[in-house]
Amino acid sequence: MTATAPIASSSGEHPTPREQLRTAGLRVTTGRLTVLGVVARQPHIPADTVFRSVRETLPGTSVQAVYNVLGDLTRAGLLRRIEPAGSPALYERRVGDNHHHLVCRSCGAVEDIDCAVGETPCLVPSQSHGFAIDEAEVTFWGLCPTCSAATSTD
Amino acid sequence: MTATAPIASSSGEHPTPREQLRTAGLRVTTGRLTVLGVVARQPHIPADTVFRSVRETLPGTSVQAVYNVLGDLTRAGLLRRIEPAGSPALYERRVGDNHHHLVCRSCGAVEDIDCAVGETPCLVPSQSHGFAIDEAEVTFWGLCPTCSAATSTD
DNA sequence: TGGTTGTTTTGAATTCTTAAAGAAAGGTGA
DNA sequence: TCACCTTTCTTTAAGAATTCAAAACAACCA
Repeated sequence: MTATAPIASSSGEHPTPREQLRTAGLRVTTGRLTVLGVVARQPHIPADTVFRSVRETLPGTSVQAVYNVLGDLTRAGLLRRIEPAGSPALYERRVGDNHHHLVCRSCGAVEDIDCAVGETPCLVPSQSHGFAIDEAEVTFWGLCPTCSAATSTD
Repeated sequence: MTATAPIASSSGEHPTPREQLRTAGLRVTTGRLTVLGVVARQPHIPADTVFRSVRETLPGTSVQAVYNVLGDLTRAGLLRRIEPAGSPALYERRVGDNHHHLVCRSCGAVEDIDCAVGETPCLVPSQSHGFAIDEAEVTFWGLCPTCSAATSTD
């Protein structure tokens, strides 16, 4: 992978992907830029699908490269990884805002949900068992409109 | 597996495991009773560990039998299955009360947390995207006292 | 532009979980 | 209690998602 993408720069407001990578101390590679682009276009995407998408642009890319990149970017805080029960890990670019998710039990569709109660909802549980809590992850389960309609029409 | 455990009966209040199985329309087998016992003694236990525990009592038991039983009991509502990110599925006997979980990022320890806000907390998200929501699953992430101490002592 | 270090490829293994088919045990009615 | 039908269990396999290790390669700084 050779980094030959056009150079974009920003004046601070919205850092470009390149800048975000550099700020995170990661080298700027085409693979990483491509993965960032893919996940930006299609939120809640599994590694598998990222891999296939990346391959359209960068045919030689290996599955492991994609797993590495997703792991690196997640660790760097550029991606967020969620793992709804029964689903492979999903990645999204919306990070740092503690938003939640709504998952369809039938088709697995995922939607973002803003925090219900202010900025850090539910972060104060009734008991803490002495834990140093740093995140409250909320997953809403139900049926999406399509599956809901399909079910009630049976 | 032959069901030869002593027969216990209850007068409605707290149904015995046998009664719970029967009520669920499941046959009473030693395997199922053993699994229920194991999970009752050790909440948040993975299939793997259930298997090893069951084998101490019933040496011939197969891994798949345990997976089958765990699946059947979960489907019947006698067990609850949770899948914290990065962990294999965990099972617990505490069902039907919509309680939540506190997971240690370091060692994976899991603690139960009662609902923070009344009976069905967080069940009303800020947006529903047309979904028919039936459950709000909350997972608190942090460090358990032990791991917390180990980290700050580094 | 060279060297160093970080990334990616290559090739393979692991972990968790489900599938299928036959054997065995549970439950029911006579 | 016996025969029969059904559910459950064992055995054997397979599959998906993810990770590991080492060598080849590319990005970046001086």
